[in-house]
Amino acid sequence: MSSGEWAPLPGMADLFSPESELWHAVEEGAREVFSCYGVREIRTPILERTSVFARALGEGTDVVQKEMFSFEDRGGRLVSLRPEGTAGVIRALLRLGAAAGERVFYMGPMFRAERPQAGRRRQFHQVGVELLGPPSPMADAECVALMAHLFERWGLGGVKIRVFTRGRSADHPSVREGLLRTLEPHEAELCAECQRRRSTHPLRILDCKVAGCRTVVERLPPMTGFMSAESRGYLEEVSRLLKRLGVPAETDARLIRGLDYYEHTIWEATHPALGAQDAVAGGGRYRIEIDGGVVEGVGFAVGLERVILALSGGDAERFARRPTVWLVAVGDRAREENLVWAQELRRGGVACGLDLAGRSVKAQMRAADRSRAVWVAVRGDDELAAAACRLKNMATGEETVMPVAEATARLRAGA
RNA sequence: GUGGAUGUAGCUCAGCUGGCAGAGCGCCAGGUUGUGGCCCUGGGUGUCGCGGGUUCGAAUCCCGUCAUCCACCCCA
Repeated sequence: MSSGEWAPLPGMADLFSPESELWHAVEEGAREVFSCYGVREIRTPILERTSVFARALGEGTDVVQKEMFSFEDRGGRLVSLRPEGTAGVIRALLRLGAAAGERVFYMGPMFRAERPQAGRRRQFHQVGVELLGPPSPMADAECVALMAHLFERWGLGGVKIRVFTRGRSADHPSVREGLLRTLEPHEAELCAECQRRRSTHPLRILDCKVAGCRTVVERLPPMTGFMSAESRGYLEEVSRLLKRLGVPAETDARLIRGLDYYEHTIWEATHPALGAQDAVAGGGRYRIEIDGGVVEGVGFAVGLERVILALSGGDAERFARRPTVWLVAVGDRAREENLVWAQELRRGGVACGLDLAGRSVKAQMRAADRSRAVWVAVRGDDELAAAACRLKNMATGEETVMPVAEATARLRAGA
């Protein structure tokens, strides 16, 4: 039943096998890739002072204004569940005295009070990377390449990577003014939503899905025209390096990011199998000021729900861990002996299953088959008397009687 | 926050204009006195999401409510 007070809260999900195995595989794959890049794990609190996010992401952003789970804690502090990973990580690194050159990743749940939808939960999970250091096209290119490497490691094909720039911080006002100025003659052609956006988030007009707005946007001069030569050169350098690194990224002048802390390089990865929420990852270079300190770096976050959605389309079954052997007992005495044997096998690292309910041999065999165990070991009074077992290969049906000690050794050896 | 759709068995769903609550899959048992997959047989009381209303009678019609899904918005 999907309703009632025992169901999870809206936008929150219970996760169980085989999906949990798929999650584990994805997380392990990421750890493997990170270790190759010298990126170390950092774990920060899920609950932070609201000001940490407000300051880092921008007071006026939608995430801060209407999407955070915020409340007053018992000490009267205004706190929020983290809506993204960067702010808390930067806060922690600042306090730990981390310097430029620090490379970290984080993994875990994030919370946003939005209406649930395909690929969007209220509790969702991200794995993200932060590479600290001052603006550097090489660092940015390495970071995008690292993200691309992750998709490769996960076997997620068809990812489209788009790169652009917000320009250095000093360029932001002139970009905004330039955009509004060139937009003026086309004001009437914009949708109602974009009319409103002109005064709130003008850059978002570039990203509008309405056909009329898109044709207006296509005739607009590139935003790089309102940036300094330095900013334009930076983007060109990043694109050149990405090409050399073999990362299939295309520059897209319509690309925008929603958080205020970005400057220079920004990017996004999308996947066609995802529906309306098709961004699997997003990132960029940032400059964050908290509590008098300034942190510069480049990073990205990947939405794990979306990766898994794009990855499997329901085929999580193949990631389920299967037992190496299933112990079948004929009679109560063998059942107890099997319990003892199973403990020995498991302590030796052999994944082992058995049925303790005292069901028929046939039922036990069916359970073994369903578990997709590679081997089945059958023991009854005859085998117990001889300290033996019948080891059966479930794929071939071949069955051999052998001493228990030998079976144990063979199972531990992995065959 | 806005809009659209949907809630019936463990799962996927059928149930036409109100008249005994169903199918497939799964699961359990047997056919095989100690052996899985294929086949055959048997096994179904499920708050028809919840609460009201209309009616002789409601899974079906009406109202409310909760939940889920999808889209907008925003973002991963």
